[in-house]
Amino acid sequence: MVKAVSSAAVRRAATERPAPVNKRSAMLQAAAKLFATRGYDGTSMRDIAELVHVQPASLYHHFPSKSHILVSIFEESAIEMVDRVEKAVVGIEDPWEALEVACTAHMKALLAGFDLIHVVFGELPRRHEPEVRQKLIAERDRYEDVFRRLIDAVPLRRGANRRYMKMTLLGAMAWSRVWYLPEGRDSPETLAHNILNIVRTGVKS
Amino acid sequence: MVKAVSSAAVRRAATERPAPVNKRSAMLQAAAKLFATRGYDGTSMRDIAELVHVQPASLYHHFPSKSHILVSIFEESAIEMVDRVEKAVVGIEDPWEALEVACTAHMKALLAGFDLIHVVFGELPRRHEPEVRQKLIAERDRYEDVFRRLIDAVPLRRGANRRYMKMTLLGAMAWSRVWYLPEGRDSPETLAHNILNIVRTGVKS
DNA sequence: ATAGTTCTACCGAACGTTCAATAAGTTACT
DNA sequence: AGTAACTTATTGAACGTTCGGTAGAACTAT
Repeated sequence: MVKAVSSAAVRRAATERPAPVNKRSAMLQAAAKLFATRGYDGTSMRDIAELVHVQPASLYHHFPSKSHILVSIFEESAIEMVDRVEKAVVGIEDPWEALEVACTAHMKALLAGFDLIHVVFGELPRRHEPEVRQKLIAERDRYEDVFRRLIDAVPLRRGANRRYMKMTLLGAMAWSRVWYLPEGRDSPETLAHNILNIVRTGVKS
Repeated sequence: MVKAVSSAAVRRAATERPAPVNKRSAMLQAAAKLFATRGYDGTSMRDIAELVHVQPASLYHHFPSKSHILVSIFEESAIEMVDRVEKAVVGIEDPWEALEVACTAHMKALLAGFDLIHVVFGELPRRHEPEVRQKLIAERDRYEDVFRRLIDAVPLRRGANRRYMKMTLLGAMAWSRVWYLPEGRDSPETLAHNILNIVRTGVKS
């Protein structure tokens, strides 16, 4: 890859900013932003190209098709989020505290403008062709597994169903993106804390 | 197509089922089914027309545009669901029991093939034009209000936040449609009962 | 006859995608 | 070091298809 006195390296050093060697990631970023707000079907290749200041045909040099862009977003998103959550919980022993930290990381990513993750929770894999669907589900599962492990580590009282708890917790968090208002009073942290608290201790008098 | 001595009337009497005097509702039903599975943008007017065995142009006699079909689905769906839930809770005094009955009615409608409701929880109003968006949100709010009233009637322990509880409960139920498998072991009733139970009493040891 | 519906036929625009051409950088050979 | 060969990134123009929507003729029932 890197070669000696390549003029690319010189320019890179000179201009400070690493220069977009990877236009691919810029394309992914733009696509994610559009998919997140207008949906997959509501976004055209021309829309994406325009946002990256590139001709539509250029997208096909980096991705074989539109659906491959979506799959790539899912892949990168899963990797990134698993990384975030796992970094956040490292060194925490108390399983409830670890779970809360993970939930906070999740909510921050979901509500504070991380477009890639937004796509993962906005697109229904059901709607895509089997081959694509399979990949989308696989990536989302990989992400969910992180939470599954954390939830498995938490002590429940007798009779409590761990599976339903997982569904309730992840569902409540995922759905928050539907009604969340960025300018509202709730921070992602507050939301994570309160949702988890309800699942943990209930609300009954 | 149909000829002679009103063979339509004959067929209507013979087939037991009242026959679609209102093709409008058949169109709404078909549109809902398609919107629910392929999304609004993923469904064409031609798709809808084909499912009703009608030419695409005929749709425009009953609806002025595609988006009006979506809005109509939201309207009818809200009316229908508010009706279902309110009928289900009538006569029940215990507020927790009333809430559970409402949740069950909700889950049944959401998971057991009531297409109209599926659309309401599948479409993000965000993605539509302001005028449409406003109507969609209004209808969903009308639906949520039923639950808000039921939740307001329930006694909480000191310090519990009613607002977060509502978000958690409705979110967990709404998200269930993402992972629900009709052929799985969970009935909508079981799901409703367990989710509500977690919110009510928590899971902590 | 008239009013209510559904039909055939078509429109301009936008869709995902393809393709030959080009410019610029990298490697290989002398 | 100089040049030819190859690779990579991007372009503009166009492909066939499908989109939401329209105009007006034709059918149905009173």
